[in-house]
Amino acid sequence: MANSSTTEEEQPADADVFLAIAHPIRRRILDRLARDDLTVTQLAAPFAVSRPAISQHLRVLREAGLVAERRQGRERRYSLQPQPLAEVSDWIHQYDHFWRTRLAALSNYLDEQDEQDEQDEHAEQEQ
Amino acid sequence: MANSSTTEEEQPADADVFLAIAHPIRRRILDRLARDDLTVTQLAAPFAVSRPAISQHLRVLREAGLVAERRQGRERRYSLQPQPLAEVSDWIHQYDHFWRTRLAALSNYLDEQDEQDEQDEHAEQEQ
DNA sequence: ATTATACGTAAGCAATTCCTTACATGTCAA
DNA sequence: TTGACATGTAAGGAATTGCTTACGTATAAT
Repeated sequence: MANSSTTEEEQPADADVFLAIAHPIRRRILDRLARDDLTVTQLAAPFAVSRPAISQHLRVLREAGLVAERRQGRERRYSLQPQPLAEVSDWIHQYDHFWRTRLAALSNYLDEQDEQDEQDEHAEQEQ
Repeated sequence: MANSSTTEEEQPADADVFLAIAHPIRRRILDRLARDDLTVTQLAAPFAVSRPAISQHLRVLREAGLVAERRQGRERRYSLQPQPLAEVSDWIHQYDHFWRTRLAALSNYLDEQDEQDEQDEHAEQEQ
């Protein structure tokens, strides 16, 4: 009952961005919208699924706040709304430190292997 | 048929990282593994679901290459394997430019609003 | 040896996802 | 107006997800 937001009724209260980007078709839609604003028919063209399927994917993206639609005559032109991706970006960046630490650890390990292999080399001219 | 990699047969051929991180429990598991290596029982403790449910989540993470397990007596200690997150990181970073462009556009818009509001300010000492 | 602990996995089930086809609505064109 | 686009949505169904309980198998403890 006492759910997420009591104050977000204008904004569609972004429905899980992580879920929205989990589907490869939806990611490809976003990729293409990063280049151009496109209509549904244009968006659907390169995909192997039906046009309504794309409409449904667009709904998921819309509810996640990742795309916006503007009506142009009988067409609806979609544009990328990248802000919600910040949540993913932030989450991923938590691991940057860990990342580097791990690479460093691997590097140290390899260095130690080298030391054990070579044991008394001084000239370090090979890369 | 001619899929991504023809040379990855030792590694479990990472099963969709985007899907693996789409579930909040799995993200929280990764978050905790970024601090400590933990056993399944330790991992399961704070969650509202059963221990087998966590085991199943761990399988998804394992198949995505995001965690590694090492057997320690009757326990299995899991550790974070952040490398596959690079795919997500790379994908997200495609949008960095778009991001900044959009922020810049917003900024310009606000600047123009300011210009219309103030119209003849010269001293630019505030940051 | 027996019992308890730590874990994976199978089976079963409700809910959800993702597709399809069919249809309703709104807009341009003749 | 009539017909051809452009699009959203509803209905239905197969596949998948995410949980549960039950069970099997190691390992540790007694």
